[in-house]
Amino acid sequence: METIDEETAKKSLNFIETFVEQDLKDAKNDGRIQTRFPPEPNGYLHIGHAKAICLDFGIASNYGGICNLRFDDTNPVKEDVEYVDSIQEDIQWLGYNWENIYYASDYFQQLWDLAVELIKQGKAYIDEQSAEIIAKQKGTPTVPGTDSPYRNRPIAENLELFQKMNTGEIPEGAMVLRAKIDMASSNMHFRDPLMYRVINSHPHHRTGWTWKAYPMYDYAHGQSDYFEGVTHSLCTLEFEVHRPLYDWFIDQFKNSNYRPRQIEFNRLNLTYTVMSKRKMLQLVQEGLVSGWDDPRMPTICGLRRRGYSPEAIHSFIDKIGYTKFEAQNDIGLLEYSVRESLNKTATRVNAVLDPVKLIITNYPEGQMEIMETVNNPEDESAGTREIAFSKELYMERDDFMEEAPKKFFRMTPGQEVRLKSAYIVKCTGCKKDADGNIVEVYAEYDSQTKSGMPESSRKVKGTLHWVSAAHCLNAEVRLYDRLFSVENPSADERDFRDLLNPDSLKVLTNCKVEASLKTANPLDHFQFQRIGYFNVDPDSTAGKLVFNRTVSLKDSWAKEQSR
RNA sequence: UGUCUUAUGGUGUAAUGGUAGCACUGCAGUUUCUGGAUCUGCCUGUCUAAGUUCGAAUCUUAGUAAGACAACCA
Repeated sequence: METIDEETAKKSLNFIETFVEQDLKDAKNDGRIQTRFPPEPNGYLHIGHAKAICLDFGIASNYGGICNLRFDDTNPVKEDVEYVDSIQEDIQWLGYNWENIYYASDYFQQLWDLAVELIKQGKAYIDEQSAEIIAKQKGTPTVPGTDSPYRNRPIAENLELFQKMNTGEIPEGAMVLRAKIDMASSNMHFRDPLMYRVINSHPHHRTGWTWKAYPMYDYAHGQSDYFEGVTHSLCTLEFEVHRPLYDWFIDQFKNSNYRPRQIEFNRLNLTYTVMSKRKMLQLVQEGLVSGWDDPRMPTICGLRRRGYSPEAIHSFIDKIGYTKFEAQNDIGLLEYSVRESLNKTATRVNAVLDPVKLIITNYPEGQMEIMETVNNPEDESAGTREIAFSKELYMERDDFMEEAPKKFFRMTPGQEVRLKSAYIVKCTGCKKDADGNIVEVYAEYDSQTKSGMPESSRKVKGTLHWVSAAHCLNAEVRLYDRLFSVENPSADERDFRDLLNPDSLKVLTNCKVEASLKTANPLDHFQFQRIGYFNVDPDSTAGKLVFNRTVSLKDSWAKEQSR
């Protein structure tokens, strides 16, 4: 019986792992496994990249291979060192270590030499038509293209012009190098794809002004894989139609049995957010969010600042899997993953977000008691700590109702509730100001019901969190919600900026938190009991505590109420 | 009137010709000094049609639907 369970519990492979195991079985590439994560340093990494990172690094480590980080930095117009640094930080935060760091720009000379070789073989030519003309000549997916008049330029002339493309003599846009393949191919990428273009308006962030002719993706990417010895080149579905060209370039230059294999998987789409770099950049530049690390952003740095743990992200990625089906993943699953992760690790603390005074009328004036409370009921090793109790407390405004429905298990006149880790108290009334707002709630405590005493085991429906007014700290708490108000902003025909959720950020400035949080450090995780998971924002200072809500606790009372 | 790819509960994902399973969501209950967590149960699915086969989610064909491809981006 047990052995059957073990057999069935054996994790099923995704289609990529199946390919890899088959390649291993076939002894391809001498049984070597090598992957790479190839970001372009033109933006910050987001949760979609995390999916690719987990696959690239995961496959390598699961099959005894290596994974390199390679920056695909072939377009100096868009790229910057700022991004190179953040990308490395984010990958490491996710818990991965690359074998080597490479840059496509390190291969510029090799790529150049191979391109010259291709020209010499008569398989590439310099076209000096405009981008518009070239595009027009490509035809459409259903109409074949027509040959460029420069297609049969003599080899010597091609070589000479190619040199000039790189010296600065040729203005930007005036000439390109194209592979000579098939202008009538049903695959648009075979209609004499561009291999090189001139960029002399921007210096490259690593090579400066050395190069004026830069290789294009289809040529540079595959060859970079080949130079490095990549065996499995994993990328997203939109590169599927590029694969024949990837293979074509490899075939032109390979000189052994080794060859890299491109495999495409589905990219991550999350509900209620956008994943496009362009749109995220727009949100940042137009000030619609506070930056790339705004806690509402799906960037890795945004999630980190929001309070997500790397473990939560891994567990989410594990749950959604890798397939060829273009899926819409429910952001609720990401939220579930972070709750699952933080539930095991976050210290429970008391924090009152919307405070109202609670006076224990029969408690001695000026007395203070130290209560012991557990740090994490899910983890005994987390230990206990002390919290102060006194006559004047703060409680959550929502936890009091003067006239309550039957199922309201909280503070209402005549009803007993437990103050977590302290006493059972009975509500006796409240005080209101001239406008009818409740300013104080009154209750009497039962001195025999202190936590741990026999009487404290009395059945009481509700347990409330609280802080002692004289001993608590003030804090700012930022409540975040989904960035967009529609499930799939990308599919909406309205401008995505009009779909932003106006309530995605609520700042509370009058919150009361227990004194133990005085020593909390930026990014520390906590559970504010009965409310949610929170972490310390980097904006937090010794004089002003700032917390971010990572995710709320599941709230079955709120659900009950909304019926 | 192209080429390529995809289609399994509300969502995501297994089953690799042999009992359609798991997770999330939802619902009901248990339990609890967090209306959290835990634990239990329930609901809901193979795009359509034909074929091959003892047997099809799986193979074949046709249809339907969705996506990718016509950047001097990656």
